Parts: sequence; structure tokens; C-alpha cells
Amino acid sequence: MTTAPYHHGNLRAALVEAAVAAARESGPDGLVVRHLARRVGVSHNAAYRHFSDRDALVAEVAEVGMGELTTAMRRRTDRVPPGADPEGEVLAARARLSECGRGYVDFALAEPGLFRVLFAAYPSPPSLGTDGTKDPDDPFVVLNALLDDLVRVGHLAPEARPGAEITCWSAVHGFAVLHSEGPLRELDEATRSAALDVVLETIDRSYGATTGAGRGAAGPG
Amino acid sequence: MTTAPYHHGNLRAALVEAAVAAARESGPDGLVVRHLARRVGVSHNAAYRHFSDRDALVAEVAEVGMGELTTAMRRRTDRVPPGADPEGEVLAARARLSECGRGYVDFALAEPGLFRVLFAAYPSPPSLGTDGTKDPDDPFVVLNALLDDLVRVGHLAPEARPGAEITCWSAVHGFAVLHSEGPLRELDEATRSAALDVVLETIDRSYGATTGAGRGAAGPG
DNA sequence: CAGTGATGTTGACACCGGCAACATCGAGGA
DNA sequence: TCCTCGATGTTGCCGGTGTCAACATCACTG
Repeated sequence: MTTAPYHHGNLRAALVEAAVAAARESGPDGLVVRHLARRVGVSHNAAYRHFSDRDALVAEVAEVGMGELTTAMRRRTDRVPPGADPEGEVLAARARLSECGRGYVDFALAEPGLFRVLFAAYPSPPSLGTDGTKDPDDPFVVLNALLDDLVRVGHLAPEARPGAEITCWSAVHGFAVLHSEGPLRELDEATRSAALDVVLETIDRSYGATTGAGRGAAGPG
Repeated sequence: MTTAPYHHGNLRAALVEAAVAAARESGPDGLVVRHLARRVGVSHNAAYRHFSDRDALVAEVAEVGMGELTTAMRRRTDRVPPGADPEGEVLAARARLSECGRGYVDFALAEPGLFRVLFAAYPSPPSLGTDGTKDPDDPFVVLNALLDDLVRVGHLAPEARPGAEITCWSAVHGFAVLHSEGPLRELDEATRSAALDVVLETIDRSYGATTGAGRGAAGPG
């Protein structure tokens, strides 16, 4: 029985791991520095040798969560096979956008704690346009690429492209927030799934109709 | 100069008022029982004669916020004049839905603190269908009424009605969250306003196309 | 082998939510 | 009129938390 060495040897990583686990279990409120320290077998305050602040630790967890969210989205979109003919490409691009949204919501429901931490420390997306260095771990980048594709295959009118990323993100994010820990948290699985279908179909249908039709009532009054 | 009396006389109301003010300034984190007590000129712990818990006080603030949110929405929708002919009624109903969303977002941006407190303690909406006792202070009730109207005037197909309330709420709530204190918080006013237009137009356009058209890619894969 | 910087520990402080015991005061019955 | 009693407010305290400061340990480097 070797007595525990004075130095941990890998404290920073161990703390992050414990923090991620705690975030999964209890969200931001579960990220208690002293608890994590004890969980890792180290005295309180040791964490401050590796993180200036509790916030710094939270940010680290958020980054891990961001990666997982992006992965969840990509896993979904990558499963859509490419279309054979032009019409198939359109269907594929539309399906990819929907799957992307489903991945987002699935993650939020499967990992509500991480999801909350994530958005407590989400940085301003660097590129709201299409340029700038694209962080491949940023969900926003993934979404933008899918929407560009939707224009390329001719489903979404180029005039309707600006702002589409915010529309999609808003719809899916709102759905996720309302259902994961918000006022709709008690809906049963079937109802929730059907509601998400409606959200995604609503967007898809709208983008299929971007030929200068619906205008008039939506402008500022 | 009369010395302050031992009993406050109206402590509960004063505390709620101070709490609402604090929530406006700093959100949920600003709701510190001891600060509120001092602010009202009373010692800490006096609050516990009127609220069992800090959470009880937060819930009270949330209720005030809920009322203000509903008011903000109604103020907007009420400004849309009724349509003269059937076609005008359609335009009016569509405009009312958009104005409702704008009111929601405006409130979230004007009162980010209250907005956050509100959704930290938002109860599960009692009636997800159309029946049940309708709390006139519940924004969800307002939204449902507008959507029913949209069906009545023939803009939204009855088959597309189920789930529409969740779609609209999701889109607008997500937009509000992302912009009020989320990753899009730094967007300038003009960009933000244009983006909201896009969101509302996207929904309006989709509802105008609910004639059995767009289907195929959005179903579960 | 001394020493030095990185890492971990101990102890303290301020702050917060909440409990318990005590103080004050107004209203209503003797 | 007086006196009790319940509602309201106060003081003091406890446990938990983030964070700072001073000290301890250890691995490496000259």
C-alpha cells in the first residue's frame, strides 16, 4: 500500500474530467471547486494552481461540451448518404439540415447539464459571416456549411440565405432549451419528437418556398 | 426626525419590489436575500418571515416578470387593427403573430435580467392543448390564441396547427436567449433586427405554404 | 548537492442561505 | 385599563463556498 504521493501528477486533466462528470450530473451548480478537489483526492485550493478562477474551469468544461455537441451533430449529418442525381442532392441537403437540428436537440436532452454549462460560457461566434478562421468544433460553422449547401443545390434561394443560420439556430436552440430544462420539460417522448418534426418541417417547407412569395404581413408595422 | 419603527409595515411588498429591481439590474445572481433586506432597511433574515425560501422570493419575481412579458406581447398585438375584408383579416392575423414574437424578443432584450429569472422558474404550462383554465398572464395562452386565429382566417392549414405553438415559441425563445445573454449578444441593433425579421418571415412563409407541399426530407431518417 | 520553481496543503476571510432564540409591538379579551 | 399572545423583526450562529496568503514538498538544474 503505497501512500499517496504529495503531487498528483495529472491534476489539471483529472479536475477537468471530474468537472465534466459533475456538469453532466448536476449542471453548472454541480461545478463546486471544493467538491471536485475532494473527488480527485486533493485538498481544496489545489485547483487554483491550474485555473485562475472557477470560471476558467467552467470554460474548460464548456469547451469539452462544445466538442461533444458538434460531434453529435456531425454524427447525424454524416449518416445521410449523398444524392445520386441533382434531385437526390436536394433531398440529401435538406435531410442533412434536419439531422443537424435533431443532433443538437438530442444532445441537449441527453446531456442537459453539459448543455447548460456550454451556453453559460459560449463565446461570441467569431465569424457571423462566412469568412474568418473556422473553428471545426463550432456548431455554428457546421450549420453555416449546411445552409450554403442548401443554396448550392438550389433548394434555398440565395436572397433567403442571409439570416438563415440565425433562424435555424434560434428554432432549434429554443426547442432544446424549452424542453431540456425549461417549461416544456415534462412532455413525453412521443409528443416531443413529433413537435421537433413540426419545427424542422416548418423550416424546410419555408425554404422550399423561397421564390418571392410570402411577404407583406411580417414587416414592421 | 422620527426614528425608524421596529416593524416595517409593508415588508413583503417592499421586498418583492426590491427583488424585481435587483433582478432587472443583475438577473438571478442579483437576487441575494441579504442585500434585498439591507436595501429595504431591514436586517437579514427578516425576509424569512414572508418567504419560506429564497426560491419562493425568486418565484414571486418570476411571476411579476411573466406579467410584464405578457403585457409586452399584448401591447404589440393590440396595435394591429382588425382587417376590414377577409383578406385584410388574414393580413391582420399574420401581423399579430409577428408582433407577438417581436414583443417577446423586445422584452427579453430590454429586460434580460427579468427574462432570465422568469425562465429559471417558469412553471410547466398547464394547458398544452386548448382546454383547461387559461391563465391570461401566460404568454403561451396568448400565442395559442393567435395561432387559432391564423387557422380561422384560413392562412394556416388545420393539419399544420398541432405543434405550431411549440415551433413559434421555440424560434422566438431561441432568438431571445441567443441574443439577450447568449453567444449572439454582441450583434448590433440593425443586424439583430434584420435577423428577427428573417425568423418571423420564415415562419410566416411556411404557414402560407401549408397546402400539402413541402414534405420528404424532413421525416426521420 | 544546494536551490529554485512548480505543485499541493493549511488556515484564514468574507459572503451567502438558513436555523434558533430573543425583542418588539399591536390587537383583543379580562 | 391592563395583560397576554401572535405576528414581525433582530441578533447570533452554523455549514458551505470562492479565494487569498503563507507554508510544505518535490523534481529538476546548475
